[in-house]
Amino acid sequence: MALEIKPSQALKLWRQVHLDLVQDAHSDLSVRQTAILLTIYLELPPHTVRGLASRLGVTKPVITRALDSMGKLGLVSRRRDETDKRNVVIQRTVAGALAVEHLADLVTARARELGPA
Amino acid sequence: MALEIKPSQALKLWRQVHLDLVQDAHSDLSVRQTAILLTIYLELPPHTVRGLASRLGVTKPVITRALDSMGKLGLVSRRRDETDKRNVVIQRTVAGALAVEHLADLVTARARELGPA
DNA sequence: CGATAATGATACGGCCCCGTAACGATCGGG
DNA sequence: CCCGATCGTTACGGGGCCGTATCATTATCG
Repeated sequence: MALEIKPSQALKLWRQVHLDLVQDAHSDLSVRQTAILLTIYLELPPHTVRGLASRLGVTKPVITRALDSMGKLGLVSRRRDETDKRNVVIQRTVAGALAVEHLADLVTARARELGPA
Repeated sequence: MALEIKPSQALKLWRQVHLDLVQDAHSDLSVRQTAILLTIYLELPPHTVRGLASRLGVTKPVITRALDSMGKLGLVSRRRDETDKRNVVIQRTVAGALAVEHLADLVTARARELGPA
């Protein structure tokens, strides 16, 4: 079930998708923001600031600021946890799901174009 | 010859490698810098500032600054073209080759761990 | 030789992100 | 009921990257 990929293929894939990302004006996410976004959309909810911070090995302000900027882009939203009002629950959005899906399409399309070497 | 990868696998791979990159203190390259680095190491030399700029669809100062910062990290080096002293030839370095190889290992290792879904 | 073009670097103002430290709000145990 | 612990946010100073405009150097062509 493992995905077999040669190092040279991995590099070509990584480069090509990064070229796409650089030229795509809409995707302006940093590496950290991308890691946060994908964690929110791939791992089971609920997601909290503290949980994401420890999951990524970064400080809490990093998460707060990333949620701020990604929130402005409509990729995520926040809501107070009513059972424990100290917590903030990070929620997915339609725009965020579309962005993630777009990334998936990009990677799969570029993988499909890879040669054997 | 094409690499078959499902969208869900692509996302898991992308997320896991990004998590690795975030937690690896040494790799602090932006998306643009990564695209530049991989282009230098995967495409045939010679590489020039102008060539990379048009290849990536960015302005020349972006390339100059990226070469400055990556040069400080020892990932690339620059040399004047003696036949046309207006040009600068970007050269690979041992450290840069190791960094690229490290990235390739990262991607291939994470791909190998992917499940079927 | 002189004017023009081309190349890469630099200056500038602006924006975003970082890490540390502190803060207000909320919860929970004694 | 209160005091400490926890949660997320904000303040602060610093640094990096951005795009535009401009610059010095070098090549080219009439």
